[in-house]
Amino acid sequence: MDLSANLPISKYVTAATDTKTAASAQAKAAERATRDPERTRASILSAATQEFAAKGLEGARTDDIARRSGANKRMIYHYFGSKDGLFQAVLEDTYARIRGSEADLQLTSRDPVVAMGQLVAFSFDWFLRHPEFVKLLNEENLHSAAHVRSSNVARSLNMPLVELISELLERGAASGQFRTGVDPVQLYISIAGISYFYFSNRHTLSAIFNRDLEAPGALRQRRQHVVDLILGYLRP
Amino acid sequence: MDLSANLPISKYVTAATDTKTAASAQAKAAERATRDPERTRASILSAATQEFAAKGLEGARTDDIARRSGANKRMIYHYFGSKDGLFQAVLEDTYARIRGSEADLQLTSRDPVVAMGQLVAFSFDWFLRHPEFVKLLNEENLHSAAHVRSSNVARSLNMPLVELISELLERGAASGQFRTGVDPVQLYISIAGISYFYFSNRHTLSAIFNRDLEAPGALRQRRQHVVDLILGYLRP
DNA sequence: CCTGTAAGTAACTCGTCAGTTACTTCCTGA
DNA sequence: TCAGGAAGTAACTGACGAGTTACTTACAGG
Repeated sequence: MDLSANLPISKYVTAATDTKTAASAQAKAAERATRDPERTRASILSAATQEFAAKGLEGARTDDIARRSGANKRMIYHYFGSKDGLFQAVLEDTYARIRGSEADLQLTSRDPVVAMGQLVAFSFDWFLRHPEFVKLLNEENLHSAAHVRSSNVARSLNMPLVELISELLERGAASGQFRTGVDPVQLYISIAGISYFYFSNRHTLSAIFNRDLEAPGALRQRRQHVVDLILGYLRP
Repeated sequence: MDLSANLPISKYVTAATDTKTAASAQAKAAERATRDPERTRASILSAATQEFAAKGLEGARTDDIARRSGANKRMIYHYFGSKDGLFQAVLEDTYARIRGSEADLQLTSRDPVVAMGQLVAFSFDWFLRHPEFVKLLNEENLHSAAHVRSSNVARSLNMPLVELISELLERGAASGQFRTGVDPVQLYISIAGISYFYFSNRHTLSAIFNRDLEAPGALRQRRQHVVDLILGYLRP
């Protein structure tokens, strides 16, 4: 009697099926990853980041996220509980990636003026290269930061940039290169704001001024302006 | 036979029903306004502005808007065609109201430095007093300015503030009070950005810094900072 | 004064979408 | 070696919400 007639045929059969068990299992895992919670979770998160950034919290569709990630919709609920839970996870993951990329900021000079200029330009470039972050943050603020508020991960990110700004302000003031009495938090908000606003509102600004804010020339000009603005203000 | 049993009872009967026709019609119009296209349109627009500002384009519900306005949902489609059409009308109406309120900006001095300080403070106060504008603009940018783009009304609003900034920059540079070579559009974007960002992102900023950005003291401090920042930069 | 059109109403339709169910397949550790 | 739980699938459900229909009521011009 041929029992194989009663056995469901695996959807994951590969060319390696006939080889030795251990080797084939390993090969399969490496190549197709039949069961890989880490990978599934990560691919859902990645798909969700794109969908939420593109269409917002209510605009994004769980079916689309599932399809895009290659996983099943059930898995979203398995790993993240709800659509809101998924959105929160996306925010946390994105915040965590910022933290990582802050290592990218290597101030090449001890001089406070040069270093501050690099910091301002870095922050401009950062928003330029991470449009999805700008969108997600906008979306979150439209929802009164409900997800960030209930997230320990996101709240714990206390912006090391503020520390850095604070230190530069002190050194610059001591050396007579910067004015005194500048609140680092206010300055941080201004540095972020002049770049963030340019990107977050680029569509309406483009429509009003009838120029393409994303053209290379426009970007170069804006980058120069934000650096000049902050350094000009900081002169004693 | 009593025919009144077959006649639908008017929902608009008032205490004045028994008085003379002409007089009662006038009284009714004044008091209850049975048929008033202008008023209906306006009340839908007003309700929609609040709902869209509070919940965003997809978050807002046409049923809620209808209920809130006192009109019927059918009337939304009668006057505005679609939910998107209504959103566009809300944007146009809001832009139009800005234009009107720009008359509020009465620069009390001919001195470019003083006048520029007033302009920056005015722009801060304006965002502070019109949170619904900040929300609607955010929402619109999240949708790539699709509604503004297809609206002649909104596009025509070419920001007279830029003209004003331009004029102040010229006078200030001529008198030696301002630096030269400042692009008025860049400066306009920066002036708007440092205030707008503070309000649009106040929820996440509050969560991160654990302070209430809307407390009177915080607002006063921020207002002072944005003025100092711009005037500090503009020094020659 | 009466008729055509605009203003207004309530109840519906019909697609969509978050979340669930009922099931199968795989893997681990006792 | 097998039991039980975790990973995964597909089809379903039930609510909700944008837009429509079929109707009634008001009013202005001939």
